[in-house]
Amino acid sequence: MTGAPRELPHPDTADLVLTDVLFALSDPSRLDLVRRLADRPLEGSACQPVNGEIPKSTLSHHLKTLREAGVIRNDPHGRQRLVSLRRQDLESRFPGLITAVVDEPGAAPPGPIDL
Amino acid sequence: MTGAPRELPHPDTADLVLTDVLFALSDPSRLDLVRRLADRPLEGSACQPVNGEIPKSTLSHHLKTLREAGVIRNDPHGRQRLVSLRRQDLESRFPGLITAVVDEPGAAPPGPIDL
DNA sequence: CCGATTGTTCAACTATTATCGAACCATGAC
DNA sequence: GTCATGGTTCGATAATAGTTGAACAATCGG
Repeated sequence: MTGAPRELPHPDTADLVLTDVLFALSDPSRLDLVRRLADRPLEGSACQPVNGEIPKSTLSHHLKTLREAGVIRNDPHGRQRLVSLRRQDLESRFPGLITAVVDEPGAAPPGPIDL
Repeated sequence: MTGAPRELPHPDTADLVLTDVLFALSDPSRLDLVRRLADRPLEGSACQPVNGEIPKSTLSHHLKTLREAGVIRNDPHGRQRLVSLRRQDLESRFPGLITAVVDEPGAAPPGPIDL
């Protein structure tokens, strides 16, 4: 009775709360993931931090935090899940915010770049 | 031996960390204060939430969180302190961010407006 | 100098978050 | 159907943050 509902709930764009969005983005690993999602959606397994695996329950928790804040979508995709940034929704609700956060000048590039 | 140093430390603009800034802004009462600071600096006593007083130690704690993240300055000003938004510094380090946060469309106006 | 005012810091407590193993479940492949 | 894969949820524990009273400091007015 604990299984995963196929479709997870996502808040409507109009209901997004700025402080919740800011909080979700205020964690370094979550922010890094959001930046990796800026270009393209990722399959769930690709959401792992670039260096070193973390337990899947921990990853799932971070995805939940981002999803419930309305930052990302998490949709069924075959056997996996497709995680995507709700960029349009965020832009319409909080103009300029997500761009400012994702395009921070001087930020280390997200993803496998770090060597 | 626990007294307040006259000048409190403020991080350099170059050292500001985005996740720390986002976290500092992710609290509703802190965000409200930041919005009230958007126009003009406030004396410390004017930083009280508009409805209902909070203990001074609690207020001081929130100011510390904002100050250490680099969101505000807190400078001696006679017997009081002058609290101001580091808007220029934030704008140069994270272009567009502080404007997006402070000018959120549809946000309730900050300050004593709520009746 | 003395008192009132404003405000920081400390310490203790509470509450919220993060982390992670274990249990469970849906899907796709066979 | 059965198995392997990918992923959510639960429950417990650890870590971090918020709240507050009390102690202490610096300033200004008399």
